[in-house]
Amino acid sequence: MNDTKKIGRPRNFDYGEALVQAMSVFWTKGYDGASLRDLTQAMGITGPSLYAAFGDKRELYLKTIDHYCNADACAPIVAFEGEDDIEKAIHDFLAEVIRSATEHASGAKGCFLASCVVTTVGQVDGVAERVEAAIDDTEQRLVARFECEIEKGTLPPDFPSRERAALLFDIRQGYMFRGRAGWNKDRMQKDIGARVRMVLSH
Amino acid sequence: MNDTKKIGRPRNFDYGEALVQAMSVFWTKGYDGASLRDLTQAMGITGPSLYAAFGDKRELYLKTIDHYCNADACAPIVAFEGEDDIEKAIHDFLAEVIRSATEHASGAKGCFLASCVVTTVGQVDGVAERVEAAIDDTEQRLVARFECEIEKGTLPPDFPSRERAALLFDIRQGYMFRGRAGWNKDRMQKDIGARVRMVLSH
DNA sequence: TGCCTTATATATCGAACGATACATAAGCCA
DNA sequence: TGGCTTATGTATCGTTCGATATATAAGGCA
Repeated sequence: MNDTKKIGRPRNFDYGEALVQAMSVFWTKGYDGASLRDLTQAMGITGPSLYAAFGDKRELYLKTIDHYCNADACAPIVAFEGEDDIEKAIHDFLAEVIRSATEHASGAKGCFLASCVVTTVGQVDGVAERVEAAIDDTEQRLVARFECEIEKGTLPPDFPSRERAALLFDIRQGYMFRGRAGWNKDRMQKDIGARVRMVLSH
Repeated sequence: MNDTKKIGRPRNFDYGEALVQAMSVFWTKGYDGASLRDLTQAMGITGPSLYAAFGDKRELYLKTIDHYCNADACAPIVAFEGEDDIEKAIHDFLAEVIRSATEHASGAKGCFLASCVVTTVGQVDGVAERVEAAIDDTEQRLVARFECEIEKGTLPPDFPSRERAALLFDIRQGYMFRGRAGWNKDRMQKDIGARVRMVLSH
């Protein structure tokens, strides 16, 4: 969009990359726990550069949230939408949930929104609206996937899409919690089969 | 136990009450967000009194966690165990989950462990073990309740107790998340019926 | 080449942080 | 009552917090 502007000295860091690093710090340490030193160090820039490019700490935080929401960074949903066979799609969704709940890319575990951002709803202005919108968007995408299967005839017309979308959502929350608490992959993966069956049962 | 000790000047504050107030502050503001000023003010004591009675901030935090776990402070589980009829018990469990997810006693919403403490697992030593133990304890209590129904004959012998206990656990997590994000009671309560049926279906 | 704009680097600001030193007060026990 | 122990109140410690003032460097444009 405005990547053609060229007035003034150019930055010598990548805006998006710095934002991702900032998100990783917030994800790992939380909003209050992430100090400006932590942030500038991880982003590879100095304090004044941070303030010039992103505003203050809170604005930077909101920008990381928006980036997470817009970048399709939620792997489970991407997996769910990317697989044609609905049963496999649910399986992949759950597998991806468990993976992201246990693996820690750069120390960050779970879902940025569900595990980290949500705790700052009452504390940081601007967070509440974003989280609520993200939940609605997530559930809507899950519902849409089921509705699509109904149209294809793979699922019966009376399949309770909304109810099962909510179920997927809840299961994700449960695994995120368990993952944060230290449960390992194997312990969670054992239940995948039964859970797929539950989601599709009628 | 040692409430009969009488050497030295007695405190002029209630230990347990102060602990509850501290928990409320952590619950609302998070570990890092809760300053010593917030804590001492809510507890009604001065800094030195806090340090003498509870140790430093981290030890106080761990004590609030232990208190929460030992005091049967998780209302949904208490409700689930207190109702004889299993269908009603599940209904009450869900209703209580929704209530605690939306109402805010002294500003604290959701589950202290699931919504607040869990975010400090990698940050504060001693938290991880406690959260993992709490999850195991919760699931075990849910399972035990189902097993009890099987023995009574109310549920079939092949009822998947563990699977459904995990489901209740996950649903709780989902509602806690939604509540934190600002969903209101009514929006959640509509689904209770369907969810009870899902938990008991076979 | 100067001029304007924007980014960088250094140094540091006042405020709030977690945590204590010190002197005093309150109850038990000899 | 005098000594012991523990809690309280005041005042303040050194550190780190988030955030900036200032001066310099880098590029586009005239």
